[in-house]
Amino acid sequence: MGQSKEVTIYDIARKLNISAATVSRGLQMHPCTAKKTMKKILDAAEEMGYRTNPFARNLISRRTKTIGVIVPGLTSHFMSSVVEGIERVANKKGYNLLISHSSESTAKEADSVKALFNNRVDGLLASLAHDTKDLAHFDLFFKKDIPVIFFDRVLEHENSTNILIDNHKAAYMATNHLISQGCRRIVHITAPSLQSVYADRCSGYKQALLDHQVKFKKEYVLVEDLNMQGGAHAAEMILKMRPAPDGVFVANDLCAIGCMLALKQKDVKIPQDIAFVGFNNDPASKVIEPNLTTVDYSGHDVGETAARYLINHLSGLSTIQDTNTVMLRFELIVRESSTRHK
Amino acid sequence: MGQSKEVTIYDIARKLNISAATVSRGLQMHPCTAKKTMKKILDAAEEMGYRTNPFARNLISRRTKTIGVIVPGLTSHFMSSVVEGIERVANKKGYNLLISHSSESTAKEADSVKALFNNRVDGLLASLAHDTKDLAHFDLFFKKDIPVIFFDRVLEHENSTNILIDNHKAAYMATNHLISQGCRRIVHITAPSLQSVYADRCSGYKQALLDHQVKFKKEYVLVEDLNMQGGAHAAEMILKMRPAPDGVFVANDLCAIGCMLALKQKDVKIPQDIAFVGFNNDPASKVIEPNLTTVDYSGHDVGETAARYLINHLSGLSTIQDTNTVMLRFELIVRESSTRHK
DNA sequence: CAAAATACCGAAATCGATTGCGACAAATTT
DNA sequence: AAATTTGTCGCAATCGATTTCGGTATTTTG
Repeated sequence: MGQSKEVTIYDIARKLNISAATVSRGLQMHPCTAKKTMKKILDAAEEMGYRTNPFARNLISRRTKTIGVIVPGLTSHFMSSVVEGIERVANKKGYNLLISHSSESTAKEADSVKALFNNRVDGLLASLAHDTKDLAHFDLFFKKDIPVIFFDRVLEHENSTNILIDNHKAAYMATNHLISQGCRRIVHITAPSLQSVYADRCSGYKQALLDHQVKFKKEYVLVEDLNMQGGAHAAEMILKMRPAPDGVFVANDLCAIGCMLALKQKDVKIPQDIAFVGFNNDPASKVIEPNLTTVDYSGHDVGETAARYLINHLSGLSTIQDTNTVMLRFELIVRESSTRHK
Repeated sequence: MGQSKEVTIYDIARKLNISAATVSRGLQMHPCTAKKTMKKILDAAEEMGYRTNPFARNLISRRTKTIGVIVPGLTSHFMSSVVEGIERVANKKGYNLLISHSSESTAKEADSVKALFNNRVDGLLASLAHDTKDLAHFDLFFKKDIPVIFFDRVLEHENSTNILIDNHKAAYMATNHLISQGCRRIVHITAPSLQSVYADRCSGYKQALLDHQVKFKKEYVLVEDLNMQGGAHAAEMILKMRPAPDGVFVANDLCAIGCMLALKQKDVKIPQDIAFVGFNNDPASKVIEPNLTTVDYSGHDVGETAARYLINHLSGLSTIQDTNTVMLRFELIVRESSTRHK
């Protein structure tokens, strides 16, 4: 065989002795087509192995049925769940996905934006890199009114919808939980990031302290890379503090785990000496001993919601300006790392 | 502003009072274009915000510059690394990615194959679902000589290249290591999968036993879902065995970890009572205590290699038939879960 | 200075599908 | 039976870029 040539509507037309226009209408089941000819066309297409040429179609329709996705990375459990969710919805609705990852670099993020723009995606779903501090590189999309939806790692912008959880409230609940377990000297580990996610979590932490008359101390806020090394480094800081802290709220599970492991190495008892709460419900939070209390929210939901919003908007079912922010459900899962009372 | 219309080569031609043909040549820096006009064209394009229409181009070139990717799931650290690797290479070479995941279902896998085929990807990279036992649903691609490369979870086929590690040898080394640590009653936990990966790991395990005159016992091979629940279930089996096993080689880290946690619950000491070796070097293997000895191989390498092979072939630099199988490097990382001698 | 070679550009066909408009036939109404 | 409506279908233009073929204008050669 080899690269057998493709069957086109003209081939079908020739075989059936009708015009290509009719074949085209038949294939899309256009109402002004006789049922009999329609059947003949569909049968012939099936038999001849016809597949529509998406380029010819897109050339005319000026839509690509393609959605761009930009994530900071794929390897975290949360982000890969999000992508799975997006993919599931997009697939069902007949959209394709162009996925790229910024590796937490604003420059790469900008490159991806440009590449996706040049590929004429119908819309964009994005989660920002840590050091992204404005959305200027998305102007290409905003200027052309191509819809953009940010999820999880977002910045405010009038032309886009944000999908995330109420990070302030989640952090408030987490900190509140630590206080209820008797913690009074609570450290917060956060990212050197410009995203509101982390600012919100920090403000929730502060608010909870305030509401319970626990004094906020600047030294208790540690800025670290949110991975296991960062956690280990934070542990060194914590060990030096006098009096020793008795609780830690970390903006990310892996970092919390790194910190816990380092402290355990020094024979610090968790949760007796110091209690821990993380964020994201990474699978590893059920591996660490004691299991880590954490804020859980579903990546699948985030992805599915984002994709559904975008596609609805693309189908004209809703306008993006309608909704500026969508808050999703979350839950504090209490495990042993923070349970000091039975 | 709103949806401003797109600039085409005709617009540029009109503005410069030249023909569209010249503009086209200028934009691709075709050699038979005067340097001066070329510059004028490029400048005008830049200024007018021209972007090439990929559909018009693809319509003529009959290539999509798009690669399809099918993975069983994205949430494992290994698979998401692979995808990152693929994306990195594809991006650099100007290829787009269409990614779909089968959720370990052959039916969904077949759907994805068909969808990607209809989208006319230039080539396909795939890792198979657990229950996929033949490649009939890939015939669409084989018949049209569209290149397909399988990675990690593969089946043999004359028309495709496989990229993976020497699983037999890796398993041999892992088992061998356990034997060297004094283990003699070694359990192997594997998947209810039809992929050769698992068969190879099992055969490597058997071979190592044979070569060291350790008797193989059928009861020692446990078939489980390779996740933490599966591991916990395997632990129950292990606890019932008399005499008690003193080593476990698991075909997957998460399953190993689930098993270890369950055994620890019953006060079994690792590695003193029973030593563990896993597979894949999941991040969680450095969280579990004791840290898990495991076979490490880089997902990024697998992804980059697969993508590079495919793109080289698409660029005519090599033929896929040239190489049937590519074996990548791996390494046994020894940690505390298996160290019984100092 | 005439002849030949070279450099550069334009006209027009092509890729495959879509769609407005008009033509014609069949079915309905008067 | 004539007039009107309805249902099907074909013609041809269109989407935007590429490429072959040939024609000028320019340069090189004898």
